[in-house]
Amino acid sequence: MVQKREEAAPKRRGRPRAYDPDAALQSALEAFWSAGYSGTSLDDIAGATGMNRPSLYAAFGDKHDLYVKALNRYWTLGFEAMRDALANARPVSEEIMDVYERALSIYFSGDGPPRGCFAIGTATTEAVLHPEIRFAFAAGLETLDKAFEERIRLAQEKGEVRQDADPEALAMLASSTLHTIAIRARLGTPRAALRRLAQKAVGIICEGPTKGAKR
Amino acid sequence: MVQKREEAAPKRRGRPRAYDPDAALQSALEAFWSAGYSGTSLDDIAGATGMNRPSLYAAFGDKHDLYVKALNRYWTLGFEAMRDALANARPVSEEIMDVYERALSIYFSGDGPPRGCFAIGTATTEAVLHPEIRFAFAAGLETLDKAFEERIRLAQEKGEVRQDADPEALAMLASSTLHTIAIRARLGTPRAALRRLAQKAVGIICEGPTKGAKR
DNA sequence: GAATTTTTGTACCGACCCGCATAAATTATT
DNA sequence: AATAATTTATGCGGGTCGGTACAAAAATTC
Repeated sequence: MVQKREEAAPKRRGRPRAYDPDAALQSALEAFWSAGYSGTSLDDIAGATGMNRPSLYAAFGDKHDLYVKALNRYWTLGFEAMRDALANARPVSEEIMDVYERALSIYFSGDGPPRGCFAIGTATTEAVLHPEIRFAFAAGLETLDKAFEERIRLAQEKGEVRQDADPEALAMLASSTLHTIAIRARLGTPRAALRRLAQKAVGIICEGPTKGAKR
Repeated sequence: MVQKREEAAPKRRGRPRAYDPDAALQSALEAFWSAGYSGTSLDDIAGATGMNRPSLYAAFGDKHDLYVKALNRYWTLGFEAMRDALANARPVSEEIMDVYERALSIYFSGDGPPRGCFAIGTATTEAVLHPEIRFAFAAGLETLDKAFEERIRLAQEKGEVRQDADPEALAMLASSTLHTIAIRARLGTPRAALRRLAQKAVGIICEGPTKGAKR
Protein backbone atom coordinates (compact mmCIF):
# COMPACT_ATOMS: atom_id res chain seq x y z
CA MET A 1 0.00 0.00 0.00
CA VAL A 2 1.13 3.46 -0.75
CA GLN A 3 1.84 5.62 2.25
CA LYS A 4 -1.47 7.13 3.18
CA ARG A 5 -0.29 10.70 3.19
CA GLU A 6 -3.07 11.95 5.38
CA GLU A 7 -5.79 10.09 7.11
CA ALA A 8 -4.24 8.88 10.32
CA ALA A 9 -4.36 12.23 12.09
CA PRO A 10 -4.93 15.21 9.87
CA LYS A 11 -6.86 16.77 12.72
CA ARG A 12 -9.31 18.69 10.59
CA ARG A 13 -10.54 21.73 12.35
CA GLY A 14 -14.33 21.95 12.25
CA ARG A 15 -17.24 19.59 12.49
CA PRO A 16 -16.41 16.25 10.86
CA ARG A 17 -18.38 15.29 7.78
CA ALA A 18 -20.97 12.63 8.34
CA TYR A 19 -20.47 10.92 4.97
CA ASP A 20 -17.78 9.09 3.04
CA PRO A 21 -17.17 11.12 -0.15
CA ASP A 22 -16.38 8.04 -2.20
CA ALA A 23 -19.47 6.13 -1.10
CA ALA A 24 -21.61 9.23 -1.59
CA LEU A 25 -20.36 9.68 -5.14
CA GLN A 26 -21.15 6.04 -5.84
CA SER A 27 -24.67 6.51 -4.46
CA ALA A 28 -25.15 9.58 -6.63
CA LEU A 29 -23.98 7.57 -9.61
CA GLU A 30 -26.53 4.89 -8.83
CA ALA A 31 -29.28 7.49 -8.63
CA PHE A 32 -28.37 8.99 -12.02
CA TRP A 33 -28.06 5.50 -13.50
CA SER A 34 -31.76 4.76 -13.48
CA ALA A 35 -33.36 8.05 -14.46
CA GLY A 36 -30.56 9.88 -16.24
CA TYR A 37 -29.21 13.36 -15.63
CA SER A 38 -32.32 15.43 -16.28
CA GLY A 39 -34.61 12.82 -14.78
CA THR A 40 -32.84 12.75 -11.43
CA SER A 41 -33.42 15.61 -9.00
CA LEU A 42 -31.01 16.73 -6.35
CA ASP A 43 -33.60 15.62 -3.82
CA ASP A 44 -33.38 12.12 -5.28
CA ILE A 45 -29.63 12.21 -4.87
CA ALA A 46 -29.91 13.61 -1.39
CA GLY A 47 -32.16 10.69 -0.54
CA ALA A 48 -29.80 8.17 -2.09
CA THR A 49 -26.71 9.51 -0.39
CA GLY A 50 -28.25 10.47 2.93
CA MET A 51 -26.80 13.94 2.48
CA ASN A 52 -28.72 17.17 2.16
CA ARG A 53 -28.46 19.53 -0.77
CA PRO A 54 -26.09 22.09 0.76
CA SER A 55 -23.66 19.32 1.71
CA LEU A 56 -23.90 17.91 -1.80
CA TYR A 57 -23.11 21.29 -3.24
CA ALA A 58 -20.18 21.84 -0.92
CA ALA A 59 -18.73 18.42 -1.69
CA PHE A 60 -19.23 18.12 -5.43
CA GLY A 61 -20.34 21.47 -6.82
CA ASP A 62 -23.58 21.91 -8.72
CA LYS A 63 -25.62 19.19 -10.38
CA HIS A 64 -23.60 19.26 -13.56
CA ASP A 65 -20.29 18.98 -11.72
CA LEU A 66 -21.66 16.11 -9.68
CA TYR A 67 -22.73 14.21 -12.77
CA VAL A 68 -19.38 14.69 -14.48
CA LYS A 69 -17.61 13.41 -11.37
CA ALA A 70 -19.88 10.37 -11.30
CA LEU A 71 -19.17 9.74 -14.97
CA ASN A 72 -15.42 9.97 -14.44
CA ARG A 73 -15.68 7.57 -11.53
CA TYR A 74 -17.59 5.10 -13.68
CA TRP A 75 -14.99 5.26 -16.42
CA THR A 76 -12.15 4.81 -13.97
CA LEU A 77 -13.75 1.68 -12.53
CA GLY A 78 -14.39 0.42 -16.04
CA PHE A 79 -10.80 0.98 -17.13
CA GLU A 80 -9.57 -1.02 -14.17
CA ALA A 81 -11.85 -3.92 -14.97
CA MET A 82 -10.72 -3.79 -18.60
CA ARG A 83 -7.07 -3.76 -17.61
CA ASP A 84 -7.52 -6.70 -15.27
CA ALA A 85 -9.34 -8.73 -17.90
CA LEU A 86 -6.92 -8.02 -20.75
CA ALA A 87 -3.80 -8.82 -18.77
CA ASN A 88 -2.28 -10.81 -21.64
CA ALA A 89 -2.00 -13.86 -19.43
CA ARG A 90 -4.58 -16.12 -21.06
CA PRO A 91 -5.78 -16.76 -24.63
CA VAL A 92 -7.24 -13.66 -26.27
CA SER A 93 -10.64 -15.19 -26.77
CA GLU A 94 -10.82 -15.97 -23.09
CA GLU A 95 -9.72 -12.51 -22.02
CA ILE A 96 -12.06 -10.69 -24.37
CA MET A 97 -14.91 -12.86 -23.20
CA ASP A 98 -13.90 -11.94 -19.67
CA VAL A 99 -14.33 -8.28 -20.58
CA TYR A 100 -17.90 -9.00 -21.62
CA GLU A 101 -18.59 -11.03 -18.50
CA ARG A 102 -17.36 -8.20 -16.30
CA ALA A 103 -19.42 -5.73 -18.30
CA LEU A 104 -22.51 -7.87 -17.83
CA SER A 105 -21.89 -7.95 -14.09
CA ILE A 106 -21.90 -4.16 -14.11
CA TYR A 107 -24.88 -3.83 -16.43
CA PHE A 108 -26.96 -6.19 -14.33
CA SER A 109 -25.87 -4.81 -10.97
CA GLY A 110 -28.24 -3.08 -8.60
CA ASP A 111 -31.54 -4.13 -7.13
CA GLY A 112 -34.07 -2.91 -9.67
CA PRO A 113 -34.33 -3.75 -13.36
CA PRO A 114 -31.10 -3.98 -15.40
CA ARG A 115 -29.68 -0.55 -16.17
CA GLY A 116 -27.05 -1.38 -18.77
CA CYS A 117 -24.04 0.87 -19.12
CA PHE A 118 -24.15 4.10 -17.12
CA ALA A 119 -22.35 6.08 -19.81
CA ILE A 120 -24.28 4.78 -22.80
CA GLY A 121 -27.51 4.78 -20.85
CA THR A 122 -27.37 8.31 -19.48
CA ALA A 123 -24.46 10.33 -20.90
CA THR A 124 -25.40 9.73 -24.54
CA THR A 125 -28.48 11.88 -24.07
CA GLU A 126 -26.60 14.77 -22.49
CA ALA A 127 -23.68 14.64 -24.89
CA VAL A 128 -25.24 16.96 -27.46
CA LEU A 129 -25.85 19.92 -25.17
CA HIS A 130 -23.05 19.44 -22.63
CA PRO A 131 -19.57 19.52 -24.21
CA GLU A 132 -17.87 18.50 -20.98
CA ILE A 133 -19.92 15.32 -20.83
CA ARG A 134 -19.42 14.71 -24.53
CA PHE A 135 -15.64 14.95 -24.25
CA ALA A 136 -15.43 12.76 -21.16
CA PHE A 137 -17.60 10.17 -22.87
CA ALA A 138 -15.65 10.22 -26.12
CA ALA A 139 -12.36 9.93 -24.25
CA GLY A 140 -13.66 6.93 -22.35
CA LEU A 141 -14.77 5.16 -25.50
CA GLU A 142 -11.44 5.78 -27.16
CA THR A 143 -9.59 4.35 -24.19
CA LEU A 144 -11.57 1.14 -24.48
CA ASP A 145 -11.02 1.05 -28.25
CA LYS A 146 -7.28 1.36 -27.76
CA ALA A 147 -7.21 -1.30 -25.07
CA PHE A 148 -8.96 -3.78 -27.35
CA GLU A 149 -6.72 -2.89 -30.26
CA GLU A 150 -3.52 -3.22 -28.31
CA ARG A 151 -4.54 -6.59 -26.90
CA ILE A 152 -5.54 -7.87 -30.34
CA ARG A 153 -2.24 -6.70 -31.76
CA LEU A 154 -0.38 -8.70 -29.13
CA ALA A 155 -2.51 -11.72 -29.92
CA GLN A 156 -1.71 -11.32 -33.58
CA GLU A 157 2.00 -11.35 -32.81
CA LYS A 158 1.51 -14.58 -30.93
CA GLY A 159 -0.41 -16.09 -33.81
CA GLU A 160 -3.73 -16.23 -32.02
CA VAL A 161 -5.27 -13.95 -34.62
CA ARG A 162 -4.74 -14.17 -38.36
CA GLN A 163 -1.76 -12.23 -39.60
CA ASP A 164 -3.70 -10.61 -42.42
CA ALA A 165 -6.50 -9.30 -40.19
CA ASP A 166 -6.81 -5.60 -39.38
CA PRO A 167 -6.43 -5.13 -35.61
CA GLU A 168 -8.17 -1.77 -35.71
CA ALA A 169 -11.17 -3.30 -37.46
CA LEU A 170 -11.33 -6.18 -35.00
CA ALA A 171 -11.05 -3.76 -32.10
CA MET A 172 -13.98 -1.78 -33.47
CA LEU A 173 -15.90 -5.02 -33.70
CA ALA A 174 -15.07 -5.77 -30.08
CA SER A 175 -16.14 -2.28 -29.00
CA SER A 176 -19.35 -2.31 -31.00
CA THR A 177 -20.24 -5.64 -29.41
CA LEU A 178 -19.77 -4.05 -26.02
CA HIS A 179 -21.99 -1.15 -27.05
CA THR A 180 -24.82 -3.29 -28.34
CA ILE A 181 -24.72 -5.35 -25.16
CA ALA A 182 -24.84 -2.16 -23.11
CA ILE A 183 -27.94 -0.99 -24.94
CA ARG A 184 -29.74 -4.32 -25.01
CA ALA A 185 -29.15 -4.92 -21.32
CA ARG A 186 -31.02 -1.70 -20.56
CA LEU A 187 -33.87 -2.84 -22.81
CA GLY A 188 -34.45 -6.04 -20.90
CA THR A 189 -32.64 -8.62 -23.01
CA PRO A 190 -31.80 -11.54 -20.68
CA ARG A 191 -28.25 -11.87 -19.51
CA ALA A 192 -27.89 -15.35 -21.01
CA ALA A 193 -28.86 -14.09 -24.46
CA LEU A 194 -26.29 -11.32 -24.23
CA ARG A 195 -23.67 -13.83 -23.19
CA ARG A 196 -24.39 -15.90 -26.29
CA LEU A 197 -24.20 -12.76 -28.40
CA ALA A 198 -20.80 -12.01 -26.90
CA GLN A 199 -19.58 -15.54 -27.53
CA LYS A 200 -20.50 -15.31 -31.19
CA ALA A 201 -18.68 -12.01 -31.52
CA VAL A 202 -15.59 -13.45 -29.87
CA GLY A 203 -15.77 -16.34 -32.30
CA ILE A 204 -15.74 -13.97 -35.24
CA ILE A 205 -12.94 -11.85 -33.81
CA CYS A 206 -10.64 -14.74 -33.00
CA GLU A 207 -11.43 -17.21 -35.71
CA GLY A 208 -13.29 -15.49 -38.48
CA PRO A 209 -16.94 -16.05 -39.38
CA THR A 210 -16.21 -19.53 -40.68
CA LYS A 211 -15.90 -21.29 -37.38
CA GLY A 212 -18.51 -19.11 -35.78
CA ALA A 213 -21.22 -21.30 -37.21
CA LYS A 214 -20.50 -24.30 -35.05
CA ARG A 215 -22.33 -22.46 -32.28
CA MET B 1 -52.33 6.40 -55.29
CA VAL B 2 -54.85 4.87 -53.01
CA GLN B 3 -58.20 6.57 -52.97
CA LYS B 4 -57.90 9.27 -50.39
CA ARG B 5 -60.86 8.20 -48.36
CA GLU B 6 -61.35 11.56 -46.77
CA GLU B 7 -59.51 14.75 -47.37
CA ALA B 8 -61.13 16.24 -50.42
CA ALA B 9 -64.25 17.43 -48.63
CA PRO B 10 -64.72 16.03 -45.18
CA LYS B 11 -66.26 19.37 -44.22
CA ARG B 12 -65.14 19.36 -40.65
CA ARG B 13 -67.40 21.40 -38.50
CA GLY B 14 -65.48 23.82 -36.31
CA ARG B 15 -62.44 26.02 -36.60
CA PRO B 16 -59.81 24.36 -38.78
CA ARG B 17 -56.54 23.43 -37.14
CA ALA B 18 -53.66 25.69 -37.98
CA TYR B 19 -51.02 22.94 -38.03
CA ASP B 20 -50.18 19.82 -39.99
CA PRO B 21 -50.20 16.94 -37.49
CA ASP B 22 -47.45 15.07 -39.29
CA ALA B 23 -45.15 18.07 -39.52
CA ALA B 24 -45.88 18.96 -35.92
CA LEU B 25 -44.95 15.47 -34.75
CA GLN B 26 -41.73 15.68 -36.72
CA SER B 27 -40.93 19.05 -35.09
CA ALA B 28 -41.61 17.59 -31.67
CA LEU B 29 -39.30 14.71 -32.51
CA GLU B 30 -36.58 17.14 -33.48
CA ALA B 31 -37.00 18.99 -30.20
CA PHE B 32 -36.70 15.78 -28.15
CA TRP B 33 -33.75 14.67 -30.28
CA SER B 34 -31.30 17.22 -28.89
CA ALA B 35 -32.16 17.38 -25.20
CA GLY B 36 -33.91 14.08 -24.57
CA TYR B 37 -37.28 13.42 -22.97
CA SER B 38 -36.71 14.90 -19.53
CA GLY B 39 -34.55 17.70 -20.88
CA THR B 40 -37.20 18.99 -23.26
CA SER B 41 -40.10 21.01 -21.86
CA LEU B 42 -43.51 21.29 -23.44
CA ASP B 43 -42.74 24.96 -23.94
CA ASP B 44 -39.72 23.95 -26.02
CA ILE B 45 -41.96 21.72 -28.11
CA ALA B 46 -44.60 24.41 -28.39
CA GLY B 47 -41.93 26.72 -29.71
CA ALA B 48 -40.62 24.14 -32.16
CA THR B 49 -44.04 23.25 -33.52
CA GLY B 50 -45.63 26.68 -33.38
CA MET B 51 -48.47 25.16 -31.40
CA ASN B 52 -49.47 26.02 -27.87
CA ARG B 53 -49.66 23.55 -25.06
CA PRO B 54 -53.43 22.92 -25.06
CA SER B 55 -53.33 22.17 -28.78
CA LEU B 56 -50.41 19.83 -28.23
CA TYR B 57 -52.33 18.04 -25.54
CA ALA B 58 -55.46 17.75 -27.67
CA ALA B 59 -53.51 16.41 -30.62
CA PHE B 60 -51.06 13.99 -29.00
CA GLY B 61 -52.00 13.55 -25.37
CA ASP B 62 -49.59 14.30 -22.54
CA LYS B 63 -45.83 14.58 -22.78
CA HIS B 64 -45.27 10.87 -22.43
CA ASP B 65 -47.78 10.02 -25.18
CA LEU B 66 -46.21 12.61 -27.42
CA TYR B 67 -42.76 11.16 -26.95
CA VAL B 68 -43.93 7.62 -27.66
CA LYS B 69 -45.63 8.81 -30.84
CA ALA B 70 -42.43 10.56 -31.92
CA LEU B 71 -40.46 7.39 -31.22
CA ASN B 72 -42.86 5.27 -33.25
CA ARG B 73 -42.65 7.75 -36.09
CA TYR B 74 -38.86 7.56 -36.00
CA TRP B 75 -38.88 3.78 -36.12
CA THR B 76 -41.37 3.73 -39.00
CA LEU B 77 -39.18 6.05 -41.06
CA GLY B 78 -36.17 3.92 -40.18
CA PHE B 79 -37.86 0.70 -41.21
CA GLU B 80 -38.74 2.19 -44.58
CA ALA B 81 -35.16 3.29 -45.18
CA MET B 82 -33.95 -0.16 -44.18
CA ARG B 83 -36.40 -1.89 -46.49
CA ASP B 84 -35.42 0.33 -49.41
CA ALA B 85 -31.72 -0.28 -48.84
CA LEU B 86 -31.97 -4.07 -48.42
CA ALA B 87 -34.12 -4.64 -51.50
CA ASN B 88 -32.08 -7.68 -52.56
CA ALA B 89 -31.34 -6.03 -55.91
CA ARG B 90 -27.61 -5.39 -55.51
CA PRO B 91 -24.67 -7.18 -53.88
CA VAL B 92 -25.12 -7.60 -50.12
CA SER B 93 -22.06 -5.63 -49.26
CA GLU B 94 -23.38 -2.72 -51.26
CA GLU B 95 -26.83 -2.87 -49.73
CA ILE B 96 -25.58 -3.16 -46.16
CA MET B 97 -23.25 -0.25 -46.75
CA ASP B 98 -26.26 1.62 -48.08
CA VAL B 99 -28.01 1.04 -44.76
CA TYR B 100 -25.11 2.69 -42.97
CA GLU B 101 -25.02 5.59 -45.42
CA ARG B 102 -28.71 6.22 -44.90
CA ALA B 103 -28.24 5.98 -41.15
CA LEU B 104 -25.43 8.52 -41.30
CA SER B 105 -27.66 10.88 -43.25
CA ILE B 106 -30.19 10.66 -40.43
CA TYR B 107 -27.62 10.90 -37.65
CA PHE B 108 -26.04 13.99 -39.17
CA SER B 109 -29.31 15.68 -40.13
CA GLY B 110 -30.48 18.93 -38.60
CA ASP B 111 -28.82 22.30 -38.24
CA GLY B 112 -26.98 22.01 -34.94
CA PRO B 113 -24.34 19.51 -33.88
CA PRO B 114 -24.81 15.83 -34.89
CA ARG B 115 -27.44 14.12 -32.80
CA GLY B 116 -26.89 10.48 -33.71
CA CYS B 117 -29.80 8.08 -33.48
CA PHE B 118 -32.95 9.44 -31.86
CA ALA B 119 -33.81 6.14 -30.23
CA ILE B 120 -30.36 5.30 -28.92
CA GLY B 121 -29.68 8.91 -28.03
CA THR B 122 -32.84 9.62 -26.07
CA ALA B 123 -34.96 6.50 -25.51
CA THR B 124 -32.16 4.48 -23.94
CA THR B 125 -32.22 6.76 -20.93
CA GLU B 126 -35.98 6.50 -20.44
CA ALA B 127 -36.15 2.75 -21.07
CA VAL B 128 -35.54 1.76 -17.45
CA LEU B 129 -38.41 3.70 -15.91
CA HIS B 130 -40.89 3.73 -18.79
CA PRO B 131 -41.94 0.23 -19.90
CA GLU B 132 -43.85 1.54 -22.91
CA ILE B 133 -40.72 3.22 -24.26
CA ARG B 134 -38.64 0.18 -23.42
CA PHE B 135 -40.93 -2.16 -25.35
CA ALA B 136 -41.19 0.12 -28.37
CA PHE B 137 -37.43 0.45 -28.43
CA ALA B 138 -36.76 -3.27 -28.07
CA ALA B 139 -39.28 -4.07 -30.79
CA GLY B 140 -37.59 -1.61 -33.13
CA LEU B 141 -34.18 -3.12 -32.53
CA GLU B 142 -35.47 -6.59 -33.14
CA THR B 143 -37.05 -5.55 -36.42
CA LEU B 144 -33.70 -4.25 -37.62
CA ASP B 145 -31.95 -7.41 -36.41
CA LYS B 146 -34.39 -9.56 -38.37
CA ALA B 147 -34.06 -7.45 -41.50
CA PHE B 148 -30.29 -7.84 -41.45
CA GLU B 149 -30.52 -11.56 -40.75
CA GLU B 150 -33.01 -12.22 -43.51
CA ARG B 151 -30.95 -10.30 -46.05
CA ILE B 152 -27.76 -12.09 -45.04
CA ARG B 153 -29.54 -15.43 -45.33
CA LEU B 154 -30.56 -14.60 -48.88
CA ALA B 155 -26.99 -13.59 -49.66
CA GLN B 156 -25.77 -16.85 -48.27
CA GLU B 157 -28.10 -18.78 -50.56
CA LYS B 158 -26.66 -16.85 -53.51
CA GLY B 159 -23.14 -17.63 -52.41
CA GLU B 160 -22.23 -14.07 -51.49
CA VAL B 161 -21.59 -15.08 -47.91
CA ARG B 162 -19.77 -18.18 -46.77
CA GLN B 163 -21.95 -21.23 -46.41
CA ASP B 164 -20.53 -22.08 -43.02
CA ALA B 165 -21.12 -18.66 -41.51
CA ASP B 166 -23.85 -18.08 -38.92
CA PRO B 167 -26.37 -15.56 -40.32
CA GLU B 168 -27.64 -14.67 -36.89
CA ALA B 169 -24.13 -13.89 -35.70
CA LEU B 170 -23.40 -11.79 -38.78
CA ALA B 171 -26.70 -9.95 -38.34
CA MET B 172 -25.75 -9.15 -34.77
CA LEU B 173 -22.46 -7.84 -36.05
CA ALA B 174 -24.30 -5.66 -38.55
CA SER B 175 -26.64 -4.34 -35.86
CA SER B 176 -23.89 -3.69 -33.38
CA THR B 177 -22.04 -1.72 -36.03
CA LEU B 178 -25.12 0.40 -36.49
CA HIS B 179 -25.35 0.94 -32.76
CA THR B 180 -21.76 1.99 -32.31
CA ILE B 181 -22.12 4.42 -35.22
CA ALA B 182 -25.27 5.83 -33.64
CA ILE B 183 -23.45 6.48 -30.38
CA ARG B 184 -20.24 7.83 -31.86
CA ALA B 185 -22.09 10.21 -34.16
CA ARG B 186 -23.66 11.85 -31.10
CA LEU B 187 -20.23 12.14 -29.51
CA GLY B 188 -18.77 14.13 -32.36
CA THR B 189 -16.89 11.50 -34.35
CA PRO B 190 -16.61 12.83 -37.93
CA ARG B 191 -18.86 11.35 -40.53
CA ALA B 192 -15.94 10.20 -42.68
CA ALA B 193 -14.46 8.22 -39.80
CA LEU B 194 -17.78 6.49 -39.19
CA ARG B 195 -18.03 5.67 -42.87
CA ARG B 196 -14.62 3.98 -42.73
CA LEU B 197 -15.72 2.09 -39.63
CA ALA B 198 -18.80 0.89 -41.48
CA GLN B 199 -16.75 -0.20 -44.49
CA LYS B 200 -14.49 -2.30 -42.31
CA ALA B 201 -17.47 -3.95 -40.69
CA VAL B 202 -19.01 -4.71 -44.06
CA GLY B 203 -15.70 -6.22 -45.10
CA ILE B 204 -15.75 -8.56 -42.15
CA ILE B 205 -19.39 -9.50 -42.64
CA CYS B 206 -19.11 -10.26 -46.34
CA GLU B 207 -15.58 -11.60 -46.62
CA GLY B 208 -14.30 -12.49 -43.21
CA PRO B 209 -11.55 -10.63 -41.38
CA THR B 210 -8.92 -11.84 -43.81
CA LYS B 211 -9.68 -9.56 -46.69
CA GLY B 212 -10.64 -6.72 -44.40
CA ALA B 213 -7.02 -5.83 -43.94
CA LYS B 214 -6.41 -4.65 -47.47
CA ARG B 215 -8.00 -1.35 -46.54
C1' DG C 1 -13.99 27.77 28.80
C1' DA C 2 -13.94 31.03 24.82
C1' DA C 3 -12.99 31.58 20.07
C1' DT C 4 -12.55 29.59 15.56
C1' DT C 5 -13.53 26.52 11.88
C1' DT C 6 -16.20 23.38 9.28
C1' DT C 7 -20.42 20.76 8.42
C1' DT C 8 -25.29 20.04 9.02
C1' DG C 9 -30.15 21.03 8.67
C1' DT C 10 -34.08 23.99 7.75
C1' DA C 11 -36.24 26.86 4.99
C1' DC C 12 -36.72 30.04 1.48
C1' DC C 13 -36.29 32.09 -3.26
C1' DG C 14 -37.30 32.80 -8.08
C1' DA C 15 -37.82 30.00 -12.01
C1' DC C 16 -39.74 26.57 -14.35
C1' DC C 17 -42.73 22.59 -14.95
C1' DC C 18 -47.14 20.25 -16.69
C1' DG C 19 -51.88 20.03 -17.05
C1' DC C 20 -56.18 22.27 -17.57
C1' DA C 21 -60.04 25.78 -17.10
C1' DT C 22 -61.93 29.24 -19.60
C1' DA C 23 -62.82 32.54 -23.11
C1' DA C 24 -62.10 34.13 -27.86
C1' DA C 25 -61.89 32.84 -32.71
C1' DT C 26 -63.30 30.45 -36.83
C1' DT C 27 -65.82 27.33 -39.42
C1' DA C 28 -70.21 24.56 -40.97
C1' DT C 29 -75.03 23.84 -40.28
C1' DT C 30 -79.73 25.28 -39.62
C1' DA D 1 -78.70 35.59 -38.72
C1' DA D 2 -78.54 32.19 -35.09
C1' DT D 3 -76.65 27.97 -33.38
C1' DA D 4 -73.42 24.29 -32.87
C1' DA D 5 -68.83 22.46 -33.23
C1' DT D 6 -64.00 22.69 -33.03
C1' DT D 7 -59.55 24.96 -32.40
C1' DT D 8 -56.72 28.65 -30.64
C1' DA D 9 -54.96 31.56 -27.06
C1' DT D 10 -54.32 33.32 -22.40
C1' DG D 11 -53.35 32.39 -18.06
C1' DC D 12 -53.89 30.15 -13.60
C1' DG D 13 -52.61 26.75 -9.93
C1' DG D 14 -50.27 23.38 -7.50
C1' DG D 15 -46.00 21.27 -7.61
C1' DT D 16 -41.10 20.68 -8.33
C1' DC D 17 -36.72 22.31 -9.55
C1' DG D 18 -31.81 23.91 -8.36
C1' DG D 19 -29.28 26.91 -5.58
C1' DT D 20 -28.35 29.37 -1.31
C1' DA D 21 -28.90 32.16 3.08
C1' DC D 22 -28.77 31.42 7.76
C1' DA D 23 -28.55 29.44 12.20
C1' DA D 24 -27.51 25.32 14.96
C1' DA D 25 -24.17 21.64 15.79
C1' DA D 26 -19.68 19.59 16.46
C1' DA D 27 -15.06 19.45 16.25
C1' DT D 28 -10.15 21.80 17.11
C1' DT D 29 -7.27 25.56 18.87
C1' DC D 30 -6.13 29.08 21.98
